[in-house]
Amino acid sequence: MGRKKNKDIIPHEAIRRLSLYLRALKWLSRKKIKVVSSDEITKYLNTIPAQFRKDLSYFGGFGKRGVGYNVEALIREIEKILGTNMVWDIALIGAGKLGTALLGYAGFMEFNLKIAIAFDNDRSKAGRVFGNIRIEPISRMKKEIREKKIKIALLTVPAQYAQKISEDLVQCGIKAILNFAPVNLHLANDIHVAHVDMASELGSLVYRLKHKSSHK
Amino acid sequence: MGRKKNKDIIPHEAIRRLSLYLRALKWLSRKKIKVVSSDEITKYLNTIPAQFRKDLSYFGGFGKRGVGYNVEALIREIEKILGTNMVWDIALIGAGKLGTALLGYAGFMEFNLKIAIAFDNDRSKAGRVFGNIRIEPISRMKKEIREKKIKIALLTVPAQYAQKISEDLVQCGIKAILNFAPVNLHLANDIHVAHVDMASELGSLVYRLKHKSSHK
DNA sequence: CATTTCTTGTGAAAAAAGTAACAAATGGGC
DNA sequence: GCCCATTTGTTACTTTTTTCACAAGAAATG
Repeated sequence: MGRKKNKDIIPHEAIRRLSLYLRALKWLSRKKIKVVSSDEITKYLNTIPAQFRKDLSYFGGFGKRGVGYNVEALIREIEKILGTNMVWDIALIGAGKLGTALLGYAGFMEFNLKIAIAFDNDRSKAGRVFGNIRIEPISRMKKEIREKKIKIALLTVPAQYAQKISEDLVQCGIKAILNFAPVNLHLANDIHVAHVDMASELGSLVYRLKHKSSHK
Repeated sequence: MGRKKNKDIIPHEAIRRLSLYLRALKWLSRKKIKVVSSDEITKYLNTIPAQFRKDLSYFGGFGKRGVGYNVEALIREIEKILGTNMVWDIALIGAGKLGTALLGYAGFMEFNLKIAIAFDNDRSKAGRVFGNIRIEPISRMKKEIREKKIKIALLTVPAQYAQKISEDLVQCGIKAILNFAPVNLHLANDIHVAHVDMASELGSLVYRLKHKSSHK
């Protein structure tokens, strides 16, 4: 049952890679491939076989020596580890350009995440529907998130509102935030925050470009 | 003059943090703050003073002991290091929901990046204008990127086309790609690729949420 | 059923990154 | 001009993460 060796602590990056492994496995599954070796699967990933095996070994031994990994079984194991073996409702706050783009993004489904509700500050947006989701006025945010017991939020509001709104979110029970605003959020440290920051990602690309070094 | 100690190699993450430092410095600048210490600035960042100083020290000594860092001067230094002290034209490939959202995103400007041209496969989209950028048919992509000597591309096409199109991009001179498609690109290793992957970021958030550990 | 060929899981080694600690500057007050 | 409070830049140390290397398990072959 997702037994992990608790003598070792699990590298943060290993968890992130688990998501990538899951995606690759699902792709193999769609191609009707039943069994895959660490050598084979890492051809489609940006890593090496030893790392794939090591990452999995933090959670248990899922492969068979001399054979490889059963694709379907490993999908189920990783989903169990990540917690994506059940549907998680998520809330989207801020239905601007990026927010509405995310409302139509199918990629969340891949991890069993479903945008269940969306809010925007601009009352004129309230009532409009994007990809089956109706935008609600932000005044109802606290009430609805609490009622629906939503734990995860996508934050796509302008930078200047991000801190305040994230505090409101925490108040009504949100425990994890994927922050798209270009500011660092200061929240209690039992609140999990991940940051998607395109511009700064580009910043480091420009650096590497200018300095002509290999990216590998 | 951007003097770096070449005995030490520069941690990849240090470069990414440089972008974050730059953003914080610009914010201080707008607030008319002239000088800032590593202690003060890291209050707005997700890091500690020692790391801020260490990261900068890879590139030179920009502060003054007993005083701190001159905000304007440090902005210029970091821009020079990153290469964002000049405007870079970038191309956007794929004007779907996410692509068009990015066309209207102001955050690129912050790093002197300007979407100069956009392409889409769907001919019916060609000619439409989003945020001053006209969508061109993808048939003209190679020619125009070559002519305009663009080196950086945002790739927002569906996963199944990403590899093929990225190869085309490399052919016409693109050297750096910010990939939003949920696949790993296999390209010559003098091509710099960064990956923005919201769904997998959420995957690791769900894990952390389920396992209740602190995110710090 | 012994042998050969694979391929995993893992402990140990290596590399990389982050943190701490402190000597060396700096400026202000007196 | 000397002392004191600051704050940097850097070296040394610690922790984390990655990579290597190989023993052990599994199937296939004759």
